Amino acid sequence: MADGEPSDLSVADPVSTSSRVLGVLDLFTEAEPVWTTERMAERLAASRATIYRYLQALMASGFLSQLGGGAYALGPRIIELDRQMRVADPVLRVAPGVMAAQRDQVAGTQLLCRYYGLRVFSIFEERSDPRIRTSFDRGRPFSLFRSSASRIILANLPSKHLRRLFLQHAGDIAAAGLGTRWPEFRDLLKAVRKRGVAVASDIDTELIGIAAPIFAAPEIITGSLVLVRIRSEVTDRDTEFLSALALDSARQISARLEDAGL
Amino acid sequence: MADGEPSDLSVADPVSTSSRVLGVLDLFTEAEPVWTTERMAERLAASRATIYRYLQALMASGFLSQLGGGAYALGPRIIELDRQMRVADPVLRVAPGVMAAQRDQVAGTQLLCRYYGLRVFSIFEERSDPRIRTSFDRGRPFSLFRSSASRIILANLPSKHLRRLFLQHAGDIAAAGLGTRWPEFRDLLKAVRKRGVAVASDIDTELIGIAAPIFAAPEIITGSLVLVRIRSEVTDRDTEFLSALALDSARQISARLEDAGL
DNA sequence: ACCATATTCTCATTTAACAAGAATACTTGA
DNA sequence: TCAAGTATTCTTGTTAAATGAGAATATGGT
Repeated sequence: MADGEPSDLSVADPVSTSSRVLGVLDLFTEAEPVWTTERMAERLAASRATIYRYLQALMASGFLSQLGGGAYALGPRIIELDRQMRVADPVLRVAPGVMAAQRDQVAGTQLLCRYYGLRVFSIFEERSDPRIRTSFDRGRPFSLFRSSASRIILANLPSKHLRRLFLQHAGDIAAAGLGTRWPEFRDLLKAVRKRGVAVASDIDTELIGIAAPIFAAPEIITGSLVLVRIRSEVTDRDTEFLSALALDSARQISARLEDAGL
Repeated sequence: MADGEPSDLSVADPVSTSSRVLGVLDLFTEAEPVWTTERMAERLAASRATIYRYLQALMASGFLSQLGGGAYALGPRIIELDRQMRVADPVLRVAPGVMAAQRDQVAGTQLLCRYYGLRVFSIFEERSDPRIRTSFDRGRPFSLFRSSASRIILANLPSKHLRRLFLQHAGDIAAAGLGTRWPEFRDLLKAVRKRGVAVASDIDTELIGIAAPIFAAPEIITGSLVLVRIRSEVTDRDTEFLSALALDSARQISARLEDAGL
C-alpha cells in the first residue's frame, strides 16, 4: 500500500499578497498541524508584523484558529465550507447519482476524483466490494503524475499547460515513468487521451483503477471517475467492460455538469 | 473630530486586499453556489481585471473551480483541508475520545461546536439516542446570538470583544432576547459565565441543549460541548447532572488542548 | 510587582493593486 | 474557412496598500 506523495506538492512561486496569505494554509500539514508566529515568519521569510497582518485576515474568516502561546491551527471555516460543497457543489450534486446507478455493474469501489495544482484526490467514494481498501481516502492528496485518476486528467489538460508542467517537473515526470523528453511525454498522454480511459495499479499494486475524464465544460477537465477492482480478479474482458462503463458514466456526469454550468 | 462627516458611522474596518480575496468565498452559498465573473465584479464593486486577479489566486490554491461560461464554484481544496482537519486538528484529536467516554451517561446527542465571526456550528457529533435529530448538521452555521452552544461562547468572550459586538449588532442581540442595553447584555452573560453552562431550547424547541465552554488556552474560548436530550424527558435533576457532566468533560478537553498547544 | 512573551501600533519606504482599455485567446455559427 | 462574440490576459500610469523596524502595549506567570 501506498505512499504516493512526493516531498513537495506545492505549485510554483506565489507572488501576489493574496497568494502569500492563502499560502499560509499550506504550512498546516499532517506532520505539522500547529504553527507559531515565529516559525511562520521564519518559513515565509516575512517580518512578525506581516505575519500578524496575515493572521488577522485568516482568523477573521475562520480559516485559522488560535491555540495560545502564539500557536495557530486550521480553523472551523473549513468545515463550514465542506458542508457548503456537500450540499451545493455542482459535481457533488451530479456524480453520486450516476455512480449509485452503476454500483452493481462495477462490483468494486468507485472514486470521484478532482485535482488542483499538482495534487489529485478523491472527493467522494461509492463502495460495493468491502474487501477493497484504496489509499484514496477522501481528501488525501497524491501526485498528479501517479495513479489512473491523475493520468486521465493529465491526458486531457491543454497542451500549453502540459508543456509548462513538463518544463517545471521533468524529474517527477520521469520518475513516474511518463517519459524523459517532451515528445515522449506528449505522445504518451495523447495516446491515453485517444483511448479515453487510463488504467493503472501504481498506488495500490494489488488493485486496478480504470479512470475516465470528467469535464466541467468542453475542454475543461475538472476531475475523473475511477472504477477500482482487485487486480487479480479482473480479466481483459472485464477491463474492457469497465472502461466502457467508466467512459459512459463520466460522459453522463460531464453532460449534466455542462447543463448545470448555466 | 466631531462633525457631520459619516466617517465615524462606518463600523466596518478598512479591508485589506487579502480579506477581500477571502471574502470572495463568502459569495458561494447554498442558494447561489455558482458565480460568474460579471456578477462577482458587480457584487464586489470591482473591475473585471481585479476579479480575474482574485480568481487567479483562488484557482491556483484550489479554493475555486471553473465551470465554463465564465462561471465558478468552490473548489476541491476545501475537501483536502477538511481531511487535514479530521486527521490533525488538535480539537478533533482530543474531543471525540472524551465524548465517547461519556456516551452512555449522556444518553442523547453530543455536539462539538466551534465559532468564528458571528457563526456557530457543530464540527463533530456523537449520538446515542437515534430519536434525536438536531438542526446542527456538521458545518451548518447558526447565529452567534442563538442556541446554548452560542450563549456559552458569548459568555466567555473578552468583554472588549463583547462590547464591540453589542455596538454593531444591538438589533440582533435584542431580537435574540439577550438584552436591549449594554449593562443588561453584559450582566446576563456574566451570570451565564458564572454558572459555567448555558441551557437553551431555542433552535429545536422540542430538544434541550446544555453547553459548556472549551478553551484553547486560558481565556481563549474556542468552542463548546453541547449535550442534547429530548426536553420533555429531562427533569431538573437530569439537567443538573448533565450540566456537571458537560462542564467536567469540557474542562478535560480544554486541559488536553492546552497541553497539545505546546 | 516584576519579567518574558505575544500582539498591536507608528511611520517612512517600497511594492503591489487598481481601472480602463487594448490585445489575445477561445467559441460558435455561418 | 472566416467572422463575430465572449472570456481572459496584458498594458499603462496612478493610487493605495503592504512592508519592516522598532516602539508601545497588552498579557501571563512567578
